[in-house]
Amino acid sequence: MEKLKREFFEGNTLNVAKELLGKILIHRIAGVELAGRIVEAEAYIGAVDKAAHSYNNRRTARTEIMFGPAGYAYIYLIYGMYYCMNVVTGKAGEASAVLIRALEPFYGMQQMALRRYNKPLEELTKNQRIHLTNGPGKLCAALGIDKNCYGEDLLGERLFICREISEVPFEIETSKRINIDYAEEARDFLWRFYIKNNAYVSRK
DNA sequence: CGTGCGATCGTG
DNA sequence: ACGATCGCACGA
Repeated sequence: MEKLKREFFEGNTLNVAKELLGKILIHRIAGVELAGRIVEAEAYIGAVDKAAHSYNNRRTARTEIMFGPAGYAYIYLIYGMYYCMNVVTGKAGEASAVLIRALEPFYGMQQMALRRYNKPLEELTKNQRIHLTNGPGKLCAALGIDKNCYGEDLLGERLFICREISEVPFEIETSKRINIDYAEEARDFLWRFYIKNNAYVSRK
C-alpha cells in the first residue's frame, strides 16, 4: 500500500471525491491500526455551496482548517453526539473539502465492533456488522476518529489514506447529497459519489 | 450572554 | 416519524 501524497488532495474537489472511492483510510490509535475502504464521499466547495460550513468564506475557529492547504483532516461534531471526517482539498484559500460518508471495514474489525457496540465481533448480527461503518458518524466512532483528529496532517503517521497495489475495479454512482435540504439550489448538486452495489453505502 | 439548530443515528 | 444532546454561529 502506498500513502496518498499532497498533490492527490490538491486537485479539483469533485475529482478528489470520486478518486477517494476505493482508497483505504487508516487510523493508528491505542497501538493498533483501524482501516476501512472508502465507498461513499461528498464534495463541499465553500465558494459556491450553501451546504458547506465554509460557504461565503465563513471563516471561524471551526472552519479554519479548510482555508489552509489540502491534505488535512476537518473533523466536526454534529447533533452534539457524532463526529464526521472530511479531507481538505484544493488550493489554500479555497475552503473546500470531501466528507467521508461510508467505509467497508478493511482490517481492525474486531476493535471496530468493540468501539461501536462494546461487544466482540462474533456476537454482532449480520445487520450490526453492516452498521459498523455505513454512515459518517458511525465510521468515525468505529475508527476512533474525534476532535483530537481535527487538523491532523493526512501525510503524517496517525491518520492517512492509502492506495492499494491492486485495486479491485468498481463502478461509481452519482447522486444528490444527503440531509442538506436547507441549502437551496445547492441541494440539487450531484456531488455525492459511491461505489455501485456496495453493501456499506449509507443509502440507495 | 442567550438562543436556535445541525453534512446523524437508533429506536419505534 | 421523532428525540437525543451540545458546540457553534450569530445577534443583542
